Amino acid sequence: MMEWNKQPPQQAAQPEEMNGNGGGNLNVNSGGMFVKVMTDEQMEVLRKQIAVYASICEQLVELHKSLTSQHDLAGARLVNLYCDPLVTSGGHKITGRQRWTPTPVQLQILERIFDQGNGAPSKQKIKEITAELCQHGQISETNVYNWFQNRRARSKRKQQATHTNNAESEVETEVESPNEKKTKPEDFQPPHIASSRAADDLCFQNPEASSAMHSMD
Amino acid sequence: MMEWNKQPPQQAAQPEEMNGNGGGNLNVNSGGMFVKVMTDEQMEVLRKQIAVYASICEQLVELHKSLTSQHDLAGARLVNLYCDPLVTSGGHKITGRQRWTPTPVQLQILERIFDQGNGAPSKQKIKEITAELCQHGQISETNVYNWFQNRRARSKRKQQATHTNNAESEVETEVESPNEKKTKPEDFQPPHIASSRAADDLCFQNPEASSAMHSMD
DNA sequence: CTTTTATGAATGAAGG
DNA sequence: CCTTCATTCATAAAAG
Repeated sequence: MMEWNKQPPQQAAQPEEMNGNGGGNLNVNSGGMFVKVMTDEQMEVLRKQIAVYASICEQLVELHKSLTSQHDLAGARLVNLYCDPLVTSGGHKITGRQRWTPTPVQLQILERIFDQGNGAPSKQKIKEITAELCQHGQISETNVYNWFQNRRARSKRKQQATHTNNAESEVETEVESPNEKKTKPEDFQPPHIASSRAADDLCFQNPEASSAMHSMD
Repeated sequence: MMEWNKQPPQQAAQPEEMNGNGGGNLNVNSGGMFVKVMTDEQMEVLRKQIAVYASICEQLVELHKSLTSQHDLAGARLVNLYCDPLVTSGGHKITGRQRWTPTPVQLQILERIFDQGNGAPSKQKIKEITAELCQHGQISETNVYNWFQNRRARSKRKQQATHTNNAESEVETEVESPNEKKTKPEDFQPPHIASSRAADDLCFQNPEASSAMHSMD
């Protein structure tokens, strides 16, 4: 339970050192102080790379499910029915939950669909989506409908809030105290999950995935 | 939305120290300007995507645990290799997340407003409140909104828990708010909404694997 | 330092 | 669509 963000609050960080974003480009915006070290384009690339990795893992999951259910030809998808409702993967919470919670895989699929722009969740479309998600856990059309409803609303609100806060930049313009420990060294771990050894050690190594992860640093 | 990441050491914060850090991860370049290394939005996107990947890996761990359980030690060995400091159970908490902490002054003001009855702070009202609180420390409208949201919910729950012991006595119900606990008896679940969490597709429910994964943080 | 508690934030679902 | 509520999660703060 080490909390890397529990770093001593008043530690004067050396500003320049923390550019842990290797390869990130610094775009100096003439109008403001803020510059993105990572461009949207790079973000997109990253997103796709992660997606590739996740996708590969998902396929492996499916594969293994098949392998482990040899004695039960019912197939992989029935496995989740054996889940003890009183136990979760988190190992905590023993009370039954009454509201649907998307599984990571379901979430990913939903996000992907959402990103595809088709903001129109037609009745028919929802049926299709529900059918697909059903392969990864129990779900109903209502769940899917609500999810898109909420997703849209919150995406909108978020965008709004982001723009609203631009005025705040002025405050930072006059950096009152450079020694202000606003940035703790380990405040943010660059997402180099690439170093995760999980896949490699399990011989899940996949050239495509590896290269994708490696290029993320 | 999430532009309040950095809150100077709460309590004793002096206005001068409260540099209105918009959030995200800031650095100070040579010129003394703060620059954003990654926007909050980008961080959030990454956080979620990595979470998906992490969860799938967790599933794989459990799968392998079950696959190799017959060979005992093999499973134990693998478990230790999965520790990724950036990922924990449930696929959440990829990176440290800062959260707003009201200063004593802000809290006092909020409490006062709350006690004045007006249970539903309109959007306009929130703006006003935020503006006022801003003079006592960094804060956003969302913070205020959430605060009232939580305050209401918890105030309600508290009185609800009061009748825990006096299961029969109605005398105790000292309803201070008109809309008392309206526990709606929504017993029916549409088709079949089962409690499910990350990796429920696999549900091998291997305590060892789970705990092992959770030891990552 | 570890464990517990308090509470800010995220989100599925309901209402309008 | 938008707002509101209930519940849950994660973490800062407090307790041990």
